[in-house]
Amino acid sequence: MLEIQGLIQVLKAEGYRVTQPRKRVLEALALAQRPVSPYDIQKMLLQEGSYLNHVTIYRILDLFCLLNLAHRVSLVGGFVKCTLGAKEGCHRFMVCRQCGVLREFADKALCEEENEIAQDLGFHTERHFSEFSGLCSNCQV
Amino acid sequence: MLEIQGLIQVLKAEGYRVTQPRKRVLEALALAQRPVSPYDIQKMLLQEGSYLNHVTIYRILDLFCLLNLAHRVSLVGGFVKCTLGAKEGCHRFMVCRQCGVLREFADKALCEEENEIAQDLGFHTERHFSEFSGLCSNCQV
DNA sequence: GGCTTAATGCAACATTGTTGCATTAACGGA
DNA sequence: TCCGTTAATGCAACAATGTTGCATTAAGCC
Repeated sequence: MLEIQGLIQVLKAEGYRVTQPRKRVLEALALAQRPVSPYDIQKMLLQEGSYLNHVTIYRILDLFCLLNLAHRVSLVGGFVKCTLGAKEGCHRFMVCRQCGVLREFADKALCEEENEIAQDLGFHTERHFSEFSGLCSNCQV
Repeated sequence: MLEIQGLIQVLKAEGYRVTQPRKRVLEALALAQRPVSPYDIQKMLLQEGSYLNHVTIYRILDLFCLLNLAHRVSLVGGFVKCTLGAKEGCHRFMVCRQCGVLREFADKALCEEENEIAQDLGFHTERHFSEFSGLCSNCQV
């Protein structure tokens, strides 16, 4: 499991413990490949015979978001495993409204442009957050 | 109340009734000027002595979003009264993380650029959704 | 003013999210 | 490899978000 190797490294590097629940939640996210809710994760794991308290799942997801191991996707609701490196800075999502598949990407030019627009409105931008929804290549028919 | 005049026109034009609860929710949104949750709205109205069931508030907010009278802001959670015309197409938000003030804007050039990027990923974009958070001119000190 | 029916209220429920405290298990050192 | 420390999890209890079906009310027509 390459996924788990990465998890172990990130957690250890930041001084967090590598626990069973954390490994299981990451596996569930990796398996889903599209946004899943905390409740979805709980059900997925239950089917495999392992119970996690919902409080635990929320805390793990909070930690994962903090460590850039996962992202919250607002447009559809739910969390996805991060596929980009932490250093990329801004993270954007393209979600298919039909099949739910998600692609993550980063675009520096877009970031700069957005900063300028915000500046014109008197704002100093810290976080960019953008999601597009539409149809993926498979669902366009 | 100019707000209410606009509401009456939009609702009548689309064949919806102009009811007390709908007028009250719009007034609350207009008064807030920043994202407020359905629960916030219920409490605001309660302070003015009028009770609305939470189900009613959810249904009214759904309708307002459909009619472009309000928007859901994901970054901070909550709803805001729409300040742009429905014809503007894509709507974007800039929220101040300090005071919560919100500015809505549209940028056609940005939309086109985003469409191109999505195209390169094989996606056909339908909805653009972008929110920036940072500091407004007042809070930058 | 009365009729029709859209809109609201209510009951009941599922999901999301938070806090405090008891219990468990990760992991570093003996 | 056991043992102690303490981070992490589980549990209880709660608040907020959100949905559905059905009874009741009131908006807007005549």
